[in-house]
Amino acid sequence: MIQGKTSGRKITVTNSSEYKKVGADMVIAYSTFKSPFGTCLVASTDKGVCNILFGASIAADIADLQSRWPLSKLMKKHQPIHAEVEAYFKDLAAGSKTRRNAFPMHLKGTDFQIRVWKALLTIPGAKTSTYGDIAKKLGDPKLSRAVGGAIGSNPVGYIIPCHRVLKSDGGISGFHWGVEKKKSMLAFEAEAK
DNA sequence: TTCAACCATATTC
DNA sequence: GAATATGGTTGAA
Repeated sequence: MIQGKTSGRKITVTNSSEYKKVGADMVIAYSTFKSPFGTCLVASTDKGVCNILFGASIAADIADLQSRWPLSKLMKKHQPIHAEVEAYFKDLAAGSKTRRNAFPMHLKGTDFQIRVWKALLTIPGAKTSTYGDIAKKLGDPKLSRAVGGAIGSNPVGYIIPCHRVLKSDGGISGFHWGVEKKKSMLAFEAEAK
């Protein structure tokens, strides 16, 4: 278990080895709300938020969710913690400087992925980086491709600033939820600061 | 613009 | 275990 910090938010990441077994009997509660980038789906376990998705549609998000937790049961149910997440984005949209308290996060990932995500959290707001940069931070510039893969499986969109990572030439390449979504996130962030 | 390596996973056999 | 496919890449040809 490691911890990363960004803008005062505290994020707890759990190693996948602690998850593999419990994944089978877990119930994941999810609900949706409108984010500055369109519909958003937030899912949580009894420990904390495990996913924040920004798919094209709710149905797509649910499918995505199920594929990430093939052994778990999904349940549409609004939890208090979901409201926390929604409030967080509302504050962002309002340009509020005071961030909400960190809502607990419960992520699963391999050690490598966790290192990548943690590196992402160190990117200053409204700044961008490249896959090569992240790789270098991890100790080996050649890891860029792997970094792409790790970022691609980022469970919590926006919170982990995957959208701030661009191609080495500065261009925006692919994005799990569509390049447009990535652009709007960057635009929103540049404006909200 | 095209292509072939590069790295970590997930999947499948 | 080994082979294969697949990513939000890169750098050289």
